[in-house]
Amino acid sequence: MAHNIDEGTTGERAYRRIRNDILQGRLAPAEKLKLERLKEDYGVSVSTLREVLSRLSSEKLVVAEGQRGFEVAPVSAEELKDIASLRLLLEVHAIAQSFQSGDMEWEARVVAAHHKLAAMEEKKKAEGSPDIETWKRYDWEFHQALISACGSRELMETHGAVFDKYLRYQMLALTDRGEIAAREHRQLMELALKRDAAKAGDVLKAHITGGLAHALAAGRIV
Amino acid sequence: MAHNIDEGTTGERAYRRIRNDILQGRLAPAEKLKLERLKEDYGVSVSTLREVLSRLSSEKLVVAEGQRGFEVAPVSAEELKDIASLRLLLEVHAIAQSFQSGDMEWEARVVAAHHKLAAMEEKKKAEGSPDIETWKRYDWEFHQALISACGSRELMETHGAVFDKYLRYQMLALTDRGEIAAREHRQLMELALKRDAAKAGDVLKAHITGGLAHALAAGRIV
DNA sequence: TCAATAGGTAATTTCAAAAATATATGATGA
DNA sequence: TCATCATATATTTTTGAAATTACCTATTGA
Repeated sequence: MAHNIDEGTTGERAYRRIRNDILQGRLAPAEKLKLERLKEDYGVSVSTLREVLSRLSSEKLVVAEGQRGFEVAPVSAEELKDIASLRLLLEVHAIAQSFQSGDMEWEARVVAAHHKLAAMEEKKKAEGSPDIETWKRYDWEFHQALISACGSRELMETHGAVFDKYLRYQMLALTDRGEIAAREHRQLMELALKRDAAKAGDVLKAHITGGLAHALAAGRIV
Repeated sequence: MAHNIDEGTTGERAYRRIRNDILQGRLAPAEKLKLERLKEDYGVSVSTLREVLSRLSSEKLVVAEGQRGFEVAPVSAEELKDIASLRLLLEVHAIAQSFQSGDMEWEARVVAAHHKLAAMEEKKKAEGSPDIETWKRYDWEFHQALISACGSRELMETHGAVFDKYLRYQMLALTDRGEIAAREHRQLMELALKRDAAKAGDVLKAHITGGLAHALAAGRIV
């Protein structure tokens, strides 16, 4: 998910920074993106910005209307539900494929990713919330590991894009199901090793719809 | 799919033209996209081109590696299979949803879209291949109409993106299952009116895997 | 003969300013 | 007072050129 901070061209770096700022809510939904201001904030020229914003508008994280410039994509409960259900569709299917053809390397990836995630969740329970950003990354990496043997690059990339949008809502809602999510993560890992795709699908459904309900209940998303 | 030819900014027009040229194979897979040449061909400046190509690289129709410029995304039998199976997953699901909640307006859209497509297929059978581009557009519009009552904007957009990539392969393979595809289209329309999502799923599976096999058999895709 | 390197050329990337477009402000007349 | 139009300002869009980076070729030394 996160690449080295100063890897690639200036444009790529700006792309990653701005994308992250949208995902983390530092650039608020529906906020107008004035080029002059962004130029200051990110230290790049307008042409480069434009390149970055075009790319983000392809990913629907930014909307670009006519010749009225760019703004951060708005959020809505409607879209959140939509995204959650699409994520569920893709991830359930990918898990089934993955459980079928996963080898030992895959099992190792799943166990490793879960280990990191579980450690983070444990730490969070103890000390409060240390580093939301890396915690969310571990969450991403765990779910990615689960489906990493599905055998379809297209499926994984599409899932990744949807997951990121889902993550944005989670960050905006500032919601956290703590131990419940942690238990579900453990269940998913165990079911992966048992290759029980059907049960894993059920758990994932609960995981996602639970997270969705929790985010909606927080009331920060209209 | 196709918007008015001179709608929007210069950049948007160039975007549509280049995108179309990739989808139609006029810009060949893995072809290097030299900015100087494109500048001539499309009559826009390098910065504008760069904006367009960035956007297309988000859609994976163009690849942009490091500071070595852009090239048209390559094709492979592997990716084609991948795309076909993702399209099937999304479209079967969307059809089920759509059949469940489609109203009379939806039925009318389906019938209308099928009418245009069938007329084109009839004409093609009679006169050879008149206008591949509009024929493919009618195909797109028909499948889009079928799922247009699925209730999920995300699902429709994702499906649209995948469908376009699938279409690119069809154009490259120059394959045509003619009457078989036409019969399947008719069946899909009839099953839509009968709200028989299960059978429609089967027909769609045959439709897509048949098209896939036909394209691969043409041997133009390595 | 081969590898390594230096120099030159071609391409990409980035920038800052000009052109085009939209938004805000104020004046005029009903 | 209100709507309409003209002017001015702000913002976006597009351009062309400077800075950077990659690529090719030839020369040197082993």
